[in-house]
Amino acid sequence: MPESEWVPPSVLIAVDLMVLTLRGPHLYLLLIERGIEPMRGQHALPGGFLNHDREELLTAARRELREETSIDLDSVHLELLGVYSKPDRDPRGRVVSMAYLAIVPRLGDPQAGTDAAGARWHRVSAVLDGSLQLAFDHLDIVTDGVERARQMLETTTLATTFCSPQFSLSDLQEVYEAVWGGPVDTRNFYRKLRRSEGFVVPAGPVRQGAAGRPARLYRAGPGTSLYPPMVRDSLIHSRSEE
Amino acid sequence: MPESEWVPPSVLIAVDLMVLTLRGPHLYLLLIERGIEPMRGQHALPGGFLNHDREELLTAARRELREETSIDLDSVHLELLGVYSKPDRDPRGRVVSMAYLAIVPRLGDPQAGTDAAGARWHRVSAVLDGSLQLAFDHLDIVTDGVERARQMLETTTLATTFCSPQFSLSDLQEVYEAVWGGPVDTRNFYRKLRRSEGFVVPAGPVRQGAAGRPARLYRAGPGTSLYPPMVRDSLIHSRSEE
DNA sequence: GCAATAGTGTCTGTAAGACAATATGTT
DNA sequence: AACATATTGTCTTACAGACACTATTGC
Repeated sequence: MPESEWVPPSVLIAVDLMVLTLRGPHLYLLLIERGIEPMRGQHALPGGFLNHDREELLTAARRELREETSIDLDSVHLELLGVYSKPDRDPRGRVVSMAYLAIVPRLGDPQAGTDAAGARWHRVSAVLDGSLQLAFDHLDIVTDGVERARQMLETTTLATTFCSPQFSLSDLQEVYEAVWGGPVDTRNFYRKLRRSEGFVVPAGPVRQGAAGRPARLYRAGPGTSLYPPMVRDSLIHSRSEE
Repeated sequence: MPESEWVPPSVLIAVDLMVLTLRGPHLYLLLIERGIEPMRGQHALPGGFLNHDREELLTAARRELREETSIDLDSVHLELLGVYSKPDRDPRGRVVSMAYLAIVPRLGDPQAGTDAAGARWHRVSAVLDGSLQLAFDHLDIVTDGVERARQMLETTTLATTFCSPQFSLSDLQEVYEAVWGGPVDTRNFYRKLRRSEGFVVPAGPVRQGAAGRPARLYRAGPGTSLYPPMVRDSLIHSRSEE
């Protein structure tokens, strides 16, 4: 430890975003195709460096997303997912990245921006099963993000964030099934919703222009936490060891 | 956005540690008295900057703790608590700090190190109620850390980390009461432990040299997660709104 | 025997898990 | 009438919440 001349090393701070949404019955995430080196042409999470040394991390995250994908998350909650900091994770030097998780309702297609040759929705399953490879350590981030989303659906009312302002209970059930990756019993699910104060509140009387019996519509309620939590039906909690 | 000449701003990376332990029936945390500017003389969490630009964050955290308090956490789990990054949080410039939570068994007193005029255990309650003020935004970190510890006691077998290798069930109950800040019903607590596979396993037959009936001793079991979770007795889950 | 701490059993209410039939629209 | 989707009820089981007494040691 040098005494007088040592200065802390300088490190680059990055923000990366994992933006999740639902398309049909499947979970999708937003990826760009990198337009600049390194890893040009590879798929990656949207993100980038701080602009200046007084920029807030959340501001930078929203700015990068806007620049790269033309998506505006100003009113969307960003949740800190983790810090990714392995010394060799980026060839440009030491880069410490804060990953944020965002969840958005069903949206239109994003548009490619300055630093991205392309920005598109991809199926999460394609990333997780390795058929779509990501740059850097972004697979780690995606893995963590999916697990986080699953947990949050258990204990918070986050699921409504996947839905349009007005939604039916089937829509909401579909969210759970997509994120959890398995079927949910409708009757138990409805009962749970009825007993969960503040999860959903009835909205405009009814109806959908589709086939079958029209569905009652709801809006997201004022509640944020779910107690008791929503439980994944026959989930394997057996492993009490790691 | 300048095109060719712009370089990302350089930022200092810090690590801070919140080390929790139990002393008697109370929750304590480790604080140093700052030996250097800024905020010399004030109480703060142990921590510091990365040493060089290839140092792992966890390595840096353990190194700083060793330097400042002579406590060795090599075998202790460090849990990322959060990222603290407000632009004005440190007068030396832009400092982004990763806070880690560590939990240690009842220990002896730490010793002051190079950068710390003193390192001592302080009651968490004194920090939370404002009677002990901390430097920087370390109060935020402590607040988050306590809440995190409370949650982790609900869903993981973390509580055993507060105990010596061999402990009685009363010892464990005392951990819950200290962290949760209220009484726990002994009978329900014992029942819960019996039904939780892998939480604790019986150790050396028995006994304690103290008064009263000798206690059976246990060791931490192989389990890490608790399902169903341990619930704080009459906790206010009523607020389903924020 | 008294003090001190360790350990246990029962009743009740809430909610999860499993399971199938009915209601209300459209074509 | 046939189809498609929405909605609801019962029985059983697991577990939390409340609550008080017995057991084992040292003195």
